[in-house]
Amino acid sequence: MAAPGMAAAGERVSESGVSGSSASGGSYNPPSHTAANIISQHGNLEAGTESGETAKIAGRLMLRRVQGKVAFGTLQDSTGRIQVFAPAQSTPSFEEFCECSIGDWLEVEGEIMTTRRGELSVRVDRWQLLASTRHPFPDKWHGLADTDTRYRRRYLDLWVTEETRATFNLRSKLSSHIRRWLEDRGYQEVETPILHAIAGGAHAKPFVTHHEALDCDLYLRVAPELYLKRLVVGGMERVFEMGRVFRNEGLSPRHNPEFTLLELYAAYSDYTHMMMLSQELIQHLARTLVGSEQLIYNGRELNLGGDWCRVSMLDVIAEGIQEHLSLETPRDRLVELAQKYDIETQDWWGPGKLICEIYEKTCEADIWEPTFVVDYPSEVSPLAMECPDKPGWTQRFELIIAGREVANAFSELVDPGEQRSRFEAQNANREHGDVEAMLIDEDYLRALEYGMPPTGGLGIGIDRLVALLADCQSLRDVLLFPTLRPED
RNA sequence: GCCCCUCUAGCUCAAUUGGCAGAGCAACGGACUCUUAAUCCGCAGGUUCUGGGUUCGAGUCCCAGGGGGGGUACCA
Repeated sequence: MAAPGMAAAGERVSESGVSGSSASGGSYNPPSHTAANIISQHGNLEAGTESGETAKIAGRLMLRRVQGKVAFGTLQDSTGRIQVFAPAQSTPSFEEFCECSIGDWLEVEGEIMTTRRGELSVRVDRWQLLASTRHPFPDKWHGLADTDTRYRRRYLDLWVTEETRATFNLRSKLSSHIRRWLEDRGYQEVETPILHAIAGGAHAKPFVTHHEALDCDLYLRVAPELYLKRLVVGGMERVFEMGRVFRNEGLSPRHNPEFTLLELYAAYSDYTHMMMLSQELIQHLARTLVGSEQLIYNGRELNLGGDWCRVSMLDVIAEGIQEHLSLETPRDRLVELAQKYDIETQDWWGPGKLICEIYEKTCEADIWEPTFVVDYPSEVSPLAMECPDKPGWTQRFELIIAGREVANAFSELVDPGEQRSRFEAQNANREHGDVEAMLIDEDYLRALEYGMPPTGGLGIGIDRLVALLADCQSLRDVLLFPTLRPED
């Protein structure tokens, strides 16, 4: 039964897109059923029978088969597709119903029944055009093939590409499972500033903007790290933030200038705890969202089960290039190796930076099974605590899966004096021309001076994790609206 | 940034060696009372991404530019 004042069944919505229901003050009774509801409740209704139950459904008309005095339509909503059955005899404004375009939004109300051929359907006892499409829909069989159109008109892609819907449904569930899982373990979600006076927390070039009233430049955050750690100083023992960060760098199938980063910090913890936590979280997500810890990624088996391998960066390099390196390896030899692998070295790079570059260039992409690469040089880890027994190396790991860095974590550097000298080293790099080097953040140092307990921190690239679980090769396929050059 | 590939009707795609730009779907007109990408008949649809050039003749070859994709660099 339509709401009072609602457009009469079959009445076409006016060109402005406002339906007759506006006279009633905009009240609208939502559908009683979804396509999935009807299928799950009446999926085994025998052919040629009526259920005696009435449903109101809404969605877009995706297919249409008019056959003289009877018409069939396929209505799609967020849960799937269901046929609507319209015999001329009983369908109000039958001719107008037949004129609906593929892509039009319809509301259909009627008895749930099956056709003689056994197709579960909603009979069109009442119907209403909710919104019409003024652009023809893509080919009903081939859909959209042009990636440009798919990315630019995601509102269309979502209707015609099943995989797109599946990927973004998975992504939504992933976010919500992460939140629940962390909250169950005592982590508290927070929101920290996106506009930073000093863009810190990662080695990256920030986007710059300007605040008029304060007349100062501000930067879009490259990481929430320094604010989250201030919160640990403030007594929030377990915090996380899952939000967008911005890095002014190139686009690629594995990079987008804005991406979603989960960062979490736990007081009284260290990087070994973060290994367990990231492993358990990702395994939980795989089981819940994919149904298994054994994935197929890019046509290749990927096993996320069991305890993940831990191997030091130097051991990875030793296996990869058959040469044992250390911070004591003569600089000339490191430079020679780096150049052998087409790395453009800089004079001011120390041994730690050279070793890390060699690792990333020669080894990282070849690591397939989940692997914690541990022990990163202090030189490239200005916010991580040094290993007590290995000067020059930090208690840090990166989690590599399918050749991609999925997580980065360390035992946080909590000593303000040490942190200041690390910042100063970064500053020296900046003077050498490293525009991505971190700036000295005096307030962050002051926070550390108030005292920060031993803390473990973890960052997970959410887009990459979704790509892994959804078997997508490009980040653009897991971003609803990937960054593209503006049209025209 | 650089390198390679690509762009034809609203959508998906053809077009032989450089020789009249075509089909299916969608749209439009018609037939059809159980279809499943309905079917059948008919009709219409084009700045071949843009601008130059070579040629009797360019969708096709050449140059420049634009969009997109992939690779590479930077990075997560």
